[in-house]
Amino acid sequence: MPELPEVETVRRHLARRVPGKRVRSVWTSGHKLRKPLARGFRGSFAGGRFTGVRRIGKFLFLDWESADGRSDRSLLAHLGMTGQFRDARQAFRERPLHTHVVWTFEDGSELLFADPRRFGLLEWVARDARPANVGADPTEFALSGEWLAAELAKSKAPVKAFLLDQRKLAGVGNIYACEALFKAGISPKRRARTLSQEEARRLAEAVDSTLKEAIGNRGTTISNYRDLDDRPGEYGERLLVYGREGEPCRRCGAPIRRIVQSGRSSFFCATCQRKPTRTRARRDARRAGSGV
DNA sequence: ATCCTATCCTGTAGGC
DNA sequence: TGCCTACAGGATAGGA
Repeated sequence: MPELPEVETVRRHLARRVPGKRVRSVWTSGHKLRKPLARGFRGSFAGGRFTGVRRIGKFLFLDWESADGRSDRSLLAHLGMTGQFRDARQAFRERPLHTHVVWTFEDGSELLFADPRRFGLLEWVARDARPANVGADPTEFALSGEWLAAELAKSKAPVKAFLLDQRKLAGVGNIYACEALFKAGISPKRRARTLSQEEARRLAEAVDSTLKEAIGNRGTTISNYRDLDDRPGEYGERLLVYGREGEPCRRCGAPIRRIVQSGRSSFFCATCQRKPTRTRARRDARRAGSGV
């Protein structure tokens, strides 16, 4: 479910509400998430507090200071498809279905992690850890056409699969991959390494602007996603192709098509995102060559 | 090595 | 109404 914009929205809320309050007690459901919670998970929080919340790609890091003042680790959280943090100034009157962890703070407020499908993840990591298989976060560095072109050139996979590969670009998921490809006018079926410099430049710009706009709208709610205030994201109303199979393209009116690539739906406009003709490929090559 | 498929789960929408 | 199938924002162990 949540991609970079949704996770960033959650991060901002957590950062505003959670740090500083000491943990009084922790409850867990006993269910395993993507991995079982570590043994001694509940007790490991006693008397300590969160001090800040960071994000890399779709991973959240809740920085931790233990009761004895040590600050050498963080709680790594991944929301998977349906993971959700919620908080309340007072204890929840009843736990929402599929609640797996509840942190109760000394002031009586609570933070809760729920996840119906249990693809989420909560685990202790070293403070300076960076998850394996997580590449560059496009909000951490200026995503340039040159950098993207160099990375695309190494991949034989379809460009859609490239965008979903967290080892390359961290944070883009199925919605924003589809949206960025549409904005850049590139077919999801194109092999990554066949993109021209000009197309790589357009794609870098499209990824960057799509993520920024989505963050500005607090993400996209397809069904389940809510921020900590239980509000849905508002970017869903602005989606150009994702989830719009059969509906008219907002640019040209042709019906949006859906195909399956590596087990995931890709939505695109076959007119606005057609494979390049030789003529257009030559023109793009000329532009790239002349540095325009 | 790289790419793709199946898998972990529950909920829901749509067809009959 | 109920039963069935397909699909859902993700990551990843294996097989090809």
